[in-house]
Amino acid sequence: MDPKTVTRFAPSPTGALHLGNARTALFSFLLGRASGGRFILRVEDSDRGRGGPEFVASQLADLTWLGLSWDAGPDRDDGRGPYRQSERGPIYDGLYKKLEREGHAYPCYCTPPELDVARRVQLAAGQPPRYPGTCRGLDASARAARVAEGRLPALRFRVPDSRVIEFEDLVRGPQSVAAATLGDFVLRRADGGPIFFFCNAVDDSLMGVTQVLRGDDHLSNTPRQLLLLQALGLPAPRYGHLPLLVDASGAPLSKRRGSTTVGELRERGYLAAAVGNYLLRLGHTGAPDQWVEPADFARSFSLDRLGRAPAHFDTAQLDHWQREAVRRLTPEQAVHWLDAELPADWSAQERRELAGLLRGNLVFPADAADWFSVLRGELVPLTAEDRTVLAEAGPAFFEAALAAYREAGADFGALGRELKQRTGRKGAALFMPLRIALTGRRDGPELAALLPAIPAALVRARLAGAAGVH
RNA sequence: GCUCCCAUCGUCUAGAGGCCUAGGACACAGCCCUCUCAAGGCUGGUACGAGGGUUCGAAUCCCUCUGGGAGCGCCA
Repeated sequence: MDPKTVTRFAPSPTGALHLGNARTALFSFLLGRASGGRFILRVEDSDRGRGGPEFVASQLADLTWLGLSWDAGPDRDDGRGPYRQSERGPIYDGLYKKLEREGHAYPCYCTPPELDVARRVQLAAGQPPRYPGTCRGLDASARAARVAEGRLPALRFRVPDSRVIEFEDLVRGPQSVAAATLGDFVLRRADGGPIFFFCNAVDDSLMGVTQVLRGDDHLSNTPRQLLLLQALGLPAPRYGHLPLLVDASGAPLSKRRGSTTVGELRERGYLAAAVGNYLLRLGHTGAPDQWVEPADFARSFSLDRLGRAPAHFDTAQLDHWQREAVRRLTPEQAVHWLDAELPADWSAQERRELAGLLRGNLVFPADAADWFSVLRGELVPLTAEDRTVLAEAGPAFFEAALAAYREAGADFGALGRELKQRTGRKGAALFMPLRIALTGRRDGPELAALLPAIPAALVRARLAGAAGVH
C-alpha cells in the first residue's frame, strides 16, 4: 500500500460507538495505518448542543479495545490539528471569509419557519425540496434591511447552475450528479456554528486525508463536498461508500433493539478478536474461511472486495467467531476474560485452574456461573431422563463407584478401570451415569479433568446420593 | 413527492456470457469419532425477486416492475 495513504475515522460524539461505525473505522484503519500508511482520528463535535465528552472517551476506548490505534487524533496532535472540530473555529472562519469574498457563498436570512413553508410547498407540488434561492441575489441594501429586522444570517454555498459533478467512488465506481439537483446548502449556521458538509470536507483536506471510507448515507452528499473543496482550491480525498448495516429483519441497525454497540458486546463478554473477525467479513470478502489473527487483518482487507448491498448483522455468525476466539485464549487471558464471574474468594491458583478447565465449554463468561455450583455447591435438580439413567445404572453401580473412588481417588483413569472391573460396564454406559451423578448434566469438560476439581467430600456425597435414586 | 443506490441459499458471500445440473463459510439435519458437549471428518436440504428483451448461449448485458435502503436539514 502506498505509504502516503492517509485514512481517517471521524466519529461524532452523540452516543456510543455503533457496530456500523466500528466496521467503518476498522476498514479505514486497515486501509491506512495497518497497511503502512497513516490513520487519523478526528472528533466531529461541531454541534455543541449534542452529545458530550463522555461519548468521546467511550468511543475512543471502544476503538482501542477493538485494536485500532491512530497516528494523530485529539490525544496526539501532529501539527495538523487540532483534531476536535470544536477547536477549529478560527480555521473555519478564514475559509468562510474567503468563500464569501470570492462569491462562492452568501448570507441567507431566511428563517427556519420560512424554509419549512417553502419545503412543504415544493413537496406538495411534487418537487424535491430544495432551497429556493431567496437570498441568492440580495444586494447590499436588501441585506441591510433584513439585518435591520434583526435577522441573523446563515452562510450558504452558491452551487453552480449547470454543471455535472463526476467522481470515482472507491467502492461504487463512477458517479455523476447534476449540480442543478443540489440546491444551495448551508455552511454555517446563524449562530455561527459550522455545518457538517463544510467542516467535514475541509478538515479531511487540511489534514491530508487521501481516502475516506464512510457510510452509504453520504453518497449523495459527496458532490456538495467536492464542489465546496473545489471552490476553496483545496485537494479532495477520494471517497468510498460502504453499504449500511441492517438487522435480521432488514431494518437499519437501531440502538433500540439488541446489542448494536461495541460497548454492549464487550459487556456481554464478546472478545475483541471475535468482533474483529466478524466485522472483517461483514459485507467484505477476501478473508479466508478460517480464523484470522487481528495482526493479519490488513492482509485480508481489500477495497475491491467490498460488497455493495446492505449487510445483515447476524448473531449466529458473530457467535461462531466468539467460539473460535475463546478457544484461542491463553490460560492467562481466560482468567482475565472470566475475571468478573470468578468467585472472589478463590485463590489465584484455583481461578487459573478453573478458567483452564471450563474454557472449552464456554461462549460467554456468564456461562461459567453454572459450573461453580457443580464444582462447589448444589447440583441443579435432575431431569426425568437423567434420573432414568441413574436408576438404570442402579444402586450397586454407584456403590461400586464409591468403592472405586476410595481406591483410586481423583485419578480418573484408575477409577474408570476399577469401576469397569467391578461392574462390567464400559463406554457410555459406564461414564454417562457417572457424569450425571457427579455434575448433574450431560455436557461439560472431560471427566478426567473435572473429577480432581471437585472436593472429595462432594464426590462421595453425590455418588452416595445417586445410589439412592431408583 | 423527487433523485440516487442495492438485489445469488435463513445469513455473509463466490460468480466480471459458456468452466454453474451455481461454489465456500456460518446456521440447520444425519452419520463418523468420542464418557458428554465442543472441536474435527463425512453427507444432506435450501438461492440466482418477477416479467420482458439481446445472444447459438444469461446468475452474469439492457428495459420494466417489485422489494429494500439512502439523500433532498441552520443534524452528523
